[in-house]
Amino acid sequence: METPARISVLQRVPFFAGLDDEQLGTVAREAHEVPLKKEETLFQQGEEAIHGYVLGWGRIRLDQTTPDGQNVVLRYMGPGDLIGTVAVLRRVPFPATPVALEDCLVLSWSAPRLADLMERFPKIALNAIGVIGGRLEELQARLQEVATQRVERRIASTLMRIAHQSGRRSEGGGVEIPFPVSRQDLAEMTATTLHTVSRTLSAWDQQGIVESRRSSHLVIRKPHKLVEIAEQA
Amino acid sequence: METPARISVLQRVPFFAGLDDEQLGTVAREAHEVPLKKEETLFQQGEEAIHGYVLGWGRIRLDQTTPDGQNVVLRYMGPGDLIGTVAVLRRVPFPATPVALEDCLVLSWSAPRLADLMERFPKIALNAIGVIGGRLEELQARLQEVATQRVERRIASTLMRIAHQSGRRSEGGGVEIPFPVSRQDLAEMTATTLHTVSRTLSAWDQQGIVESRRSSHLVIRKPHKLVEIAEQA
DNA sequence: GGTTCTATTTGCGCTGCAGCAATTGCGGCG
DNA sequence: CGCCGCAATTGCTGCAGCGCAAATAGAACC
Repeated sequence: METPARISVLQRVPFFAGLDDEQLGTVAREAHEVPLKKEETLFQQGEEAIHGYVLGWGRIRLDQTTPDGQNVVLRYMGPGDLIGTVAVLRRVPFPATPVALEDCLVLSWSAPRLADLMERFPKIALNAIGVIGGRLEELQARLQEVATQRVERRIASTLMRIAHQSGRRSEGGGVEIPFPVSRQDLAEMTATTLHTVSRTLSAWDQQGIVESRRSSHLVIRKPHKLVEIAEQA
Repeated sequence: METPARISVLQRVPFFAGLDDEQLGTVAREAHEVPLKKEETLFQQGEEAIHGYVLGWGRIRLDQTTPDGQNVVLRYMGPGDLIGTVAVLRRVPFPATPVALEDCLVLSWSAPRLADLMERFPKIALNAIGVIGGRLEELQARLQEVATQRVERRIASTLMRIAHQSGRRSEGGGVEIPFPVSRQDLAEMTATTLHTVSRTLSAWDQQGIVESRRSSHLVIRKPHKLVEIAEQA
């Protein structure tokens, strides 16, 4: 990827917001490109954080695994998202593993370069606070959800959140989720089992709220109904 | 509180780490003091974030309340902790309510002053990333716990965490928790009910693992046993 | 010292949801 | 075109832990 192309990617990265094109050029020239094929991991949870990354294209799922092998999906990430940067800046091992859901292109900077960039462009540090703070709030909300709401409600909330982030209007007033989400994925996002997710979606399918018959793309047919479920006490 | 006293407080605040005493003096002189009595709140969840705070003395619990009135304890905070600062920097409403567990002294800075300080001392922004990043990791760990472990294990983990943060060795090889923790508090920390917490602690009390007879201070008599429970699959 | 108030304990019944297992349907591949 | 593999579905069973409610014990207050 040429520098101008990189710049146009970086322009959309909140982490680099407020830098002019010349400054972005500096940032871009110091980056390395890391191509990532579907299913591949960018790094492994527990590894030393030597590089910080920004997702250029593609979609990545961030997994955290327990010592006994259980998995929790921390978040989904799209173009412009930071990956592993917090660990680099805090000098701690990566706390999770990013898995490519489709072919991706990632930009990387070494820890010292990142530190250097932040020193030269203090705006970056402020942006970082914003980005990390946003994730903190998101996690607080999720913790609250898992702690206080029952499964059906959590699944509804999660679907609406995904739809909001990446949904596309489909014909007939519905919202379509443009990438495959397995029952297992939903289970790991909502802290339940794939069985319960399956049962819940089946029920909704029969009520015409969603369309989710066996691994076709998920379509939300009656968003208002889902919102209702997500908000009921 | 005189400036020198404030400085000695600020020296122990990670947010201001790496500043020399002269710089800390600048920071200290721009602060306001906010005394806080037991049970009082520093601000309310949802309010506009006009000031950022640092806890000087005392102990504070950070609560998040759902629209329907349920409560989740996000964290306990002690001297040197940041309160509400993330919200100020992100220009969003406070996402939670800090409640004083005992009489506290809090230092405050207005949003513009805070921004100004961060500009003059870029180290502060870097420190902020570290602090916020730490909380992010902590929350990720808790989410994982709630999502994958059963109640008994979560209570054990939580007790060990509290003991680690603020426990004191008591005579007889036990660890004592020096401030009162109600069953309700533990329930809100572990995402369960006070009933289940009570039952669990009773059982442990009978096995001699902890000492928790009706609201005397909590003493952990056999920490190794608790660790065992916290780690068993 | 007695009374009230609140936190805690504990019994009991119920249920949401996990766990298991068998079946089914879809997509891919030879 | 038919076979294979994997995700999803679904019935059944069991139980962890929630909710309700009554009893009890400290603490606080007069």
